[in-house]
Amino acid sequence: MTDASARPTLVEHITAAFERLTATEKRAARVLLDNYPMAALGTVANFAGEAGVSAPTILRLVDKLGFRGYAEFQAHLREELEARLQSPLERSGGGPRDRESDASFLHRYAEQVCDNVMHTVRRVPATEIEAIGSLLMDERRRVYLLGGRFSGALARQFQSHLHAVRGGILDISGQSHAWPEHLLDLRRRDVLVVFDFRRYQKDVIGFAEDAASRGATVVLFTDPWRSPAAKVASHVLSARIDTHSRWDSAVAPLVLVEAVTALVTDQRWARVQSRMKDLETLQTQLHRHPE
Amino acid sequence: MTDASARPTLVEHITAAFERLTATEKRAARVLLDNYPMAALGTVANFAGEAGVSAPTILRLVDKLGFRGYAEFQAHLREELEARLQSPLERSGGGPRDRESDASFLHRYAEQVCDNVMHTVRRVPATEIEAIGSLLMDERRRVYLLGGRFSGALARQFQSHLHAVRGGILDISGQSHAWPEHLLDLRRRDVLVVFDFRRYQKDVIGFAEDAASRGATVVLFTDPWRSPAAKVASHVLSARIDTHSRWDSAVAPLVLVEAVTALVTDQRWARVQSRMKDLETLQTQLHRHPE
DNA sequence: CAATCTTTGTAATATTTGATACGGACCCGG
DNA sequence: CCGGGTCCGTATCAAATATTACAAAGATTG
Repeated sequence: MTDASARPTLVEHITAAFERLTATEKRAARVLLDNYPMAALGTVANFAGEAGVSAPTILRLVDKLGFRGYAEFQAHLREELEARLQSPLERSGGGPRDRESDASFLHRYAEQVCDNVMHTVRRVPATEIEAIGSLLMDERRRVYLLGGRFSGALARQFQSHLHAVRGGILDISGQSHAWPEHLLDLRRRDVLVVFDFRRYQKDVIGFAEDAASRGATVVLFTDPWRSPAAKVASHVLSARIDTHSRWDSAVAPLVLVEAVTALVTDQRWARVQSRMKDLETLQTQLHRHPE
Repeated sequence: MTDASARPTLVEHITAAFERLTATEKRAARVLLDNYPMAALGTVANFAGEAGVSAPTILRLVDKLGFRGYAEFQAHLREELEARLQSPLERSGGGPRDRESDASFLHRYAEQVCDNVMHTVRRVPATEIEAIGSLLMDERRRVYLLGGRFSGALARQFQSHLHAVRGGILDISGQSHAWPEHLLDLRRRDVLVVFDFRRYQKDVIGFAEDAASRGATVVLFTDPWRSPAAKVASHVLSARIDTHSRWDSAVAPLVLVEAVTALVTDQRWARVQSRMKDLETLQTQLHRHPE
């Protein structure tokens, strides 16, 4: 993964070996460089056709480049492509790098997380969000929220907002001693919302599995590498969490949480309003007694 | 070629058809979206393996997506990828805005919060961030974290990360009954980090004022309209929280929190590392006892 | 609780595809 | 004009791969 950027890129490798190639091989190599790397992602025959050479020429070229076969060649190509796609920021060196240096740390951080956010939402099926929303609005189901060491804050955030919409919302993050009891209470069709990001927490995963086997519907918030809890989840939302800092970022996950919250709230606005009104009344009643 | 950008992109196509898919097909689709488009550029077996499903499931998926076979599917994928690679930036920065109209709710939400983030960091003095960082790294000072009903999650988030850096971090959000005690313990030069956003919480403001009058240094995270607690705070960070939903967004504040966290962590990385190592040792020791 | 329909993996099949052996074409020095 | 060498495409083969058929497992409905 990381060595792909450390080692000379394939383009450099080709240009380096270019002189050692024969005429037709050069033609093929040039087509590849011109249309990099798409030309080589299909079949050998395709590549050969586009280059106007024969298939064996391609194979010989690949061999000369030091690969043990076309498959290996393609694998290498894809690895490189992946690295390139995943970091749109640090693309080809030519860009305005100089201004980057005196731009503050904060700006770079902000840009990175915004990238994460856009990248994330682009890959989340809107229907998935809606499905989760419907689940959460079904008041016959109780909703359990569970986060790990660092993701517990997300659970809490979700809880405080959901609680304004409806009752029966329980954040059980942290208090692992109480988990068995909650497992007992858990009814079929109840909902468990799990937050689990790398490094994934074994106890959280275990709880999710137990809950699922008891018939609960599991909703999982995780990162693109996906917590093992995904196996038992019926809805999975994955969010980008990379930063160039040492910690992972919870920003993109938070955006998803807020979006779901907003969706649910807006659809039930009347109910939410009356709930909040009632809440205020109760609060003033509690505080009415002066000392 | 040109139609690739005009027609709905494959990602959109997948998300659109997402609800029509079966459970395992969804898993495969999600893996593809997470690792787009690399997952599908190899063989069917590879893709299936990475998704943890069988090869036929993949085939059925591409069939449902309307392709006449895996080859056609891959061809389409490559076409799209080619277009994407040729346009220098697919980023949100200054790209084409015209197609924005049919963007989903989630997209609009994401853009709004990214706007908030960029707007926020542009107005935050980098020196303020650094000053707060220094405060928090001074281990002679204890650090109290306090958030309100909705901002408590931010306090918790901050706490869990800061705690990896140093001891003496206390999140006292919520448990207002214990506040008087904490006020007692509070020493001059201790730090109180307050999160207070509209609608501002009277008790939180009150605690901040009391703490300040006892000589604590108050750091405030708030919105641009500023909590009244700003009067007693020596450092104020304000973040944009507007959305077109009914709730305010905690995303921009979270970015500030994470940025400060990152700054502090990176400067004390050696210490953090040893702390985490110790923590792991202690955890394994705790769990060593069977049953 | 049985029957039916869906969904999903296993295994067999058919097709594609990468790989290779071979012969013709071209280039050069004799 | 001839022989050795390199280079490249055609044809062939073998392996990998997509595809299909089928049966087991699960969910759903009456």
